[in-house]
Amino acid sequence: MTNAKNPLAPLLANLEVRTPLGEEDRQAILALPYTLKTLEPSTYTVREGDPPDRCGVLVSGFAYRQKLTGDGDRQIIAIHIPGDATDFQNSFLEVADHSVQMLTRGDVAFIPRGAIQEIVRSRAAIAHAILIKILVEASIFREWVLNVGRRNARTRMAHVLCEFALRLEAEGVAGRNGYELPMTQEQLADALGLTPVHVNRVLKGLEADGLIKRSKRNVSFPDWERLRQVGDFNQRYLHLERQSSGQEMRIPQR
Amino acid sequence: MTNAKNPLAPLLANLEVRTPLGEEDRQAILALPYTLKTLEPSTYTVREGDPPDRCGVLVSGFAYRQKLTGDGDRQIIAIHIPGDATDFQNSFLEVADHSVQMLTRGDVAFIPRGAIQEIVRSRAAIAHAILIKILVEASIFREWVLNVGRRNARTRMAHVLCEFALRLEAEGVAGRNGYELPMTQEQLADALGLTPVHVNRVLKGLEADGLIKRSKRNVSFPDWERLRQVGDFNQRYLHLERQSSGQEMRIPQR
DNA sequence: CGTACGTTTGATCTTTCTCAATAATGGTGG
DNA sequence: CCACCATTATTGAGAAAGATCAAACGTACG
Repeated sequence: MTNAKNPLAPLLANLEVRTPLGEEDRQAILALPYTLKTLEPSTYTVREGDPPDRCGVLVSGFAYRQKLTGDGDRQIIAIHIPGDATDFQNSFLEVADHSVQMLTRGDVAFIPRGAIQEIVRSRAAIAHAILIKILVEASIFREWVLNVGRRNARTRMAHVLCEFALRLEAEGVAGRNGYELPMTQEQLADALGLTPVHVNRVLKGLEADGLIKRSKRNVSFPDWERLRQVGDFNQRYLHLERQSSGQEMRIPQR
Repeated sequence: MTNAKNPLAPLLANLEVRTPLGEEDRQAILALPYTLKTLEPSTYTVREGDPPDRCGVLVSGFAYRQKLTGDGDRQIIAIHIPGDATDFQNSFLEVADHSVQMLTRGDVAFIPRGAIQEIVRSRAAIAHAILIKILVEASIFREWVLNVGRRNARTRMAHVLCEFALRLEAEGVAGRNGYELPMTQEQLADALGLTPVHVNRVLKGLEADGLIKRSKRNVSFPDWERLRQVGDFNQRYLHLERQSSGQEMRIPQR
C-alpha cells in the first residue's frame, strides 16, 4: 500500500465504511487534487454566506458545524471526525448556510469544488458513496432534532457520547470503551442546547452513577449497555451496515 | 399542457423551483411509473425499520416526518407540503430510520425505488435536481436543530410559521399573507419540542401582540416583517434561489 | 344531540438557566 | 523549573421558562 501516507486515504476509508469501492474508484479518489493545510482550533473551514469553492476533508483532527441565532447564541449541529468531508453540500449548493470550524488543530485537505463535481459526474460508484454519506449525515441531523427537542439533559448527553463512540469505532479511531473527547463543556453545551453549567452537572451526575469515567478530556464507559439505555440510544440512524451498491437486486424479504 | 392532470406534475414543479429542467428530463419525470393512493390522516407513508421499496410523492395534502424516544415522546422532524417527495433517502438507504405520516388526507403517488434509482442513473440533470432537494432538506434539518436547541418558545413558533409561509409561497400554494395550517396544537408542539399547553399560550401571545391572526386553522400575518424579526428568520437556509446546473462555470465573484 | 377530539385556562412544580464566585489546568516567558 | 495568565471546570443560590396536572369549554360530525 503505497497510499498509506496519502492524505485522502482517511476519506477513502470513510466512504468505504458503508460503500466499498472497486480499485479504479479508489485510485480516482486518491488521485483527487487537493491543497493540504494545518489549521488551528476554531479556524473556519467554511463560513456561512460564503460562495463555496472547495470541500474540506479532515485528514486529522476534529471539526464542528455551527449556526448562530440573531442574539449570537450558538448551536453546534454536528461534530466531524478524521476522514469526514466537511463540505459535500457546499460542492453543490450556491451558498454556505452555516459555518464549519476546527475543534482541534488538524490537517485539512481542500479539494476544489469542480473536482468533486467532476468525479461525481464520471464515476457512478463514487457518486453513490457520496450520496450515501450525505444521506447518513441528514439522518444524524434528524436524530439531533429529536435529541435536542425531546430528551432531557442527562439522556441527551449520554446519547451523544454513545454516538461519538460508534462513529469513532466505525472509523477505527477508538471505540465504545472510551475515547479522547476534544470538546470543552461549553462546546458540549452548544451541541446539546444546554448551558455549560448544566453540562457540568450532568457529567458529574453520570460519573457519580458509574456510567462514565473522566480524566481530563478522556471519557470511558464502564458499562456501555447501561449508558446506551440511559442515552436512549439505538444505532439504526447511523446506518453503519454496508449499503447495497444500488445496482444489484435486493433480496426479497419475507 | 396535457400534463396538467398528471399526478407527478407537482413533483416536477417542486424540483424546478431550484433546478429548471430541459424538456426531455421533464417528460422523463412525468413518465415515471407510480401507484396513486388516497391516504387518510396519520396513515404511514414509510415506517421506521421498514426496508423501503418505494418513494412517496405528495400530490395533494400534507405529511410529516417523526421519530420517537424510548418513552414514546414524539418529535416531528419536518413537514411536507404538496409536491414534496417524502422518501428520496429511502430510495438509497437500506432501512428507514424514521417514519412519515399523513398530516391531512391527501393523494400520494408511490414510485418504485428501482425507478428512482434508474432515472438518477440515466439522467444527470434529474440526479442533480434530486441531490439539491436532498441537500436543501438537510439544511432545513440543521435550522431545526438550531431552532429547537437555542431559541425560546415564541421565537421558535414564529420561525416555523415563517418557514412554512416561504415554502408554500415557493410552491405557489399560498404565501406570506397567510395560509391554512393543517396542524393541531399538539402536532405543532411536537414539531417545536414544546407541550401543547405552552404552544397554545405562545400562539395567544403572538396573536395578542398582533403578529398573527387566527381563525380555525387559518393563520395570517398582519405584519410579516415584524414576525420575521420576532422569529429570527433568515431564509438563506431554504436556498430558494435557482441553483446552477453544476455543469456551468460559476461567475467569478469580486 | 352526544361523543370525541382539540383548545383554552388556572395553579403548581421542575428542569434548566442565570449570576457569581472559586478552583483547576495548561501553556508561556523567564 | 517556576510564577503568571487565560481558559476551563466546579459549586452555590436564586430565578424563570416551560412542563405537568386538572378541568372546562368548543366544535365537528355521525
